[in-house]
Amino acid sequence: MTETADSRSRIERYDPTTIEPRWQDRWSSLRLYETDLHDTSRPKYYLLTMYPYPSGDLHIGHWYIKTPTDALARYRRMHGDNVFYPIGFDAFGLPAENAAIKNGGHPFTWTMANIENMRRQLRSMGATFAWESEVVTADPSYYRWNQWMFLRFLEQGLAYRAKSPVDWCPNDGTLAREQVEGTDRRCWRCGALVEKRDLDQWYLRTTAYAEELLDFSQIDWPEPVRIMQTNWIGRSEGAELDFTTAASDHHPGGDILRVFTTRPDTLFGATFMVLAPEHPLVPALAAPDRRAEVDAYIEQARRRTEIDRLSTDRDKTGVAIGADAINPVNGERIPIFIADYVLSGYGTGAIMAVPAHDERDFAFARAFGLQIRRVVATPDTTADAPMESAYVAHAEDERLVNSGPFDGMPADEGGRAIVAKLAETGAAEPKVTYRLRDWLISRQRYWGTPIPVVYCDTDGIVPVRDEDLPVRLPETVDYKGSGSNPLDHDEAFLKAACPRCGGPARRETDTMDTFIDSSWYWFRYLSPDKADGPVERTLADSWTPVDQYTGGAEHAVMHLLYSRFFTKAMRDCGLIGDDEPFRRLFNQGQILGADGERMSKSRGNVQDPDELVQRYGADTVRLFLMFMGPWDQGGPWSPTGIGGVHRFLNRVWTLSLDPHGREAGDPDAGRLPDGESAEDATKALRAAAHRTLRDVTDDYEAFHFNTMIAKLMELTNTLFRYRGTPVAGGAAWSEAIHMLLLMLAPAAPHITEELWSRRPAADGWPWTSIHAESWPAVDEAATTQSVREVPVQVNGKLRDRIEVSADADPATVEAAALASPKITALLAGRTPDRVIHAGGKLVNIVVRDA
RNA sequence: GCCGAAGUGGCGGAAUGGCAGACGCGGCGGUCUCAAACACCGCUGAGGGCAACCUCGUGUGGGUUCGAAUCCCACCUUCGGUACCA
Repeated sequence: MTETADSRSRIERYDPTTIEPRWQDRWSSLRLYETDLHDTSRPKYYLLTMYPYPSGDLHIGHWYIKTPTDALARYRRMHGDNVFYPIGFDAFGLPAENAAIKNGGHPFTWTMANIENMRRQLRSMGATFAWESEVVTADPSYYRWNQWMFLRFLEQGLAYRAKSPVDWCPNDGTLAREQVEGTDRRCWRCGALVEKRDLDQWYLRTTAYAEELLDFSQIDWPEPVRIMQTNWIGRSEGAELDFTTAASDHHPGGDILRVFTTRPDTLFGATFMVLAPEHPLVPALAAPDRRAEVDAYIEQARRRTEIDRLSTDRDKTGVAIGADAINPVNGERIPIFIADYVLSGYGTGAIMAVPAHDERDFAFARAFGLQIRRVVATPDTTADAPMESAYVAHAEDERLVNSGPFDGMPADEGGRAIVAKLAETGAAEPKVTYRLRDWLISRQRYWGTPIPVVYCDTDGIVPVRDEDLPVRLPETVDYKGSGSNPLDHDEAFLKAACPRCGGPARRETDTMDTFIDSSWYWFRYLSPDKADGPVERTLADSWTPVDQYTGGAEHAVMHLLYSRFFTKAMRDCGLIGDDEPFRRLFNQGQILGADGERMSKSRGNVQDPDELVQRYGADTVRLFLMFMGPWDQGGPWSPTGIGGVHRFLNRVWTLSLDPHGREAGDPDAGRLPDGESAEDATKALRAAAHRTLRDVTDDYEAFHFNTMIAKLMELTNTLFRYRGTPVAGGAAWSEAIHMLLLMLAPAAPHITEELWSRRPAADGWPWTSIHAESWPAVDEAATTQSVREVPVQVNGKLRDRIEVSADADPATVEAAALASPKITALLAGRTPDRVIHAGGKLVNIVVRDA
């Protein structure tokens, strides 16, 4: 037998299927990852990953989300932090009900089976979750506190009841947006035409915090998320102005019509008024001969989605209602329209239309042949110049025109003057409005937290007493084959005694939006079993805000804004002291199916992680998911390339266990590269290891896991060049291998633990887990080099590279660059006009064209 | 529609004002082997040239700069959100 064949058979094969379960058991029996929340000797680090929804579509996407976060938890522990890394399940929601309606059974059964499967998978990943802190939101011990906090919000005036329209199917009741299909808006289940129905529903007063929610000064969040939330809240400064209705044959007039405008300076340009079709004054104002057309338009508008209504692409529609309004500033009579581009929920549900200075009003005026009157002009336009489009820009030198006594004023000043003038008679006031709406939390569904109030004939709406919480969901559910709320016909649930008078009362059957559950769950992780309140205040004070939150960008606005709102509302109820929930946020991307669509069973594009784990082991799958690309990017799933990552782990295995083996196919095996001395080689090994450590540390901190792994691969390639040479197995070699294992440990915890445990006994150390080791320190001296290469450009094009000593000053570098034969030839005797030294990294020689 | 993001070799991607294509996949060539697989070593953006080397090249069109994948303007395409999916 040859030596190479011998060396190959000398070590055992890397077999993740035996290594991984063994270490998972060992870690769990050592209770390595339970967090002592009362330990204050180390800095705390609360690491939170968005808890999963236990859908039936278990797929690789769940691993993609959790794996890097687990690596981060391990990385922080190696820095000495007391890491709290909990997990739970967002267990209420629509898919469980859909499954129950379709297949029979109870949403609880379906959900719990999915949770059990998910727990198993998350364990097989080798993730270090603090399982004893687990929270399942569908458990009465959790949702009880949703109810309790709802009652506190009610006391604080933060919860209230109001009417609002829902999409309604006659067979299936209320529908979610994605349950309404097609442009003719039909029910996804039964195909019936969807109508709007006004229901009394519960709201939380998010708008009370609009101003505070615009302040991001206490948190370090990605800019796109801050921008999206800011735009979502949509603060506008302007004024409310009172128009009045004009007398006409069918109407005495004199009603106040309040509008909101951001441009009071353009009031003289208001040539018509537009009300939302839902505006309460419309029925009274509509002229008898217009009534049929108005009613038809209202009906049509109610069937449109908001996205559709706000589309600026669509041709403007509307109807004149046959009544006029009086402009408060000049007494002018202008016609009133209804149009669906005005929404009842924003501002006052009525606008003054100024076609000359608003694009939507301009389009509407064009479509209906209405007057367009310029009231703002720049020096190069005249007051009467015809307009081809609305003028909305703001210029320094613009002045009001056609505006009576306000002519000639700068627009801003004129606007303030107009508001001040009207304010004298109470017809105007400066006003800030927000696009943000209060949070509608009522859901006409079974599988959610019951809203804890009852309706009593004598006492009206009465909150359930704290001591009667939780209001439990009934254990049996009868969907009667439809999507309508089963609680509505569950007599045992409905029947209640009024907490105030003891008389007969009917229970509220609406349940809460599941976003309530996810708006405070990280507080509950700290004391999941606490029976006398939602949050253990002392633990919350020491552990929250969360240090790092990770989750998908699809939650950039709603979940994250609701969580910020809830934190502030809980603070104002005296439950906690935080102003913000999450100090740092990272949005990872989303793994799609190979077809580029979201993974789901129904699309048949689901990649099951179990298959991959069986074939390659969890470490390979973890590493591959981190190596695929930047974590904030995501993209379509493709297993192409997973073999390369597996090969990398095999190479780490070989290097660790068999440093003296030689590469069978390498003609240079066993020889130092390029006639390097042993001393050179030692230096090169140390330089490679410590530079890698410096870069890898930066990459972990910045969540650049793909390049982190690439750098570990490079180090592995370097080490392979020295395998079998005289330096292999020496001190520098061993140091490099130790560093490689430590750097890789957070990402590939099993193989590194195994190799760590097999270090030669000569090291003389008792076994300790690699995951309890400290992160290594960079030896700066080892990373320095004596020469550096400087690229030389001529007019920005790379023409040569020169080698200079590492400490060469710019003058020396420049002289060397100009002395290079290639450069001299290119310059052909011309003198450089400029020579640019880019921070010592590069030299650019600029010569004018000959 | 509106708000946010992305677009680079055959593929995933690296480089965020300074050497385009790190690292990996795939492909090609080689070594090892009785052979295959595995493993290992090397080459691999396009075009031209015997070669040294030259030209082109980061969605499209313009601009700023000594220098642009990177910054600015306009557009195209794809993805996320759009308030009852979570």
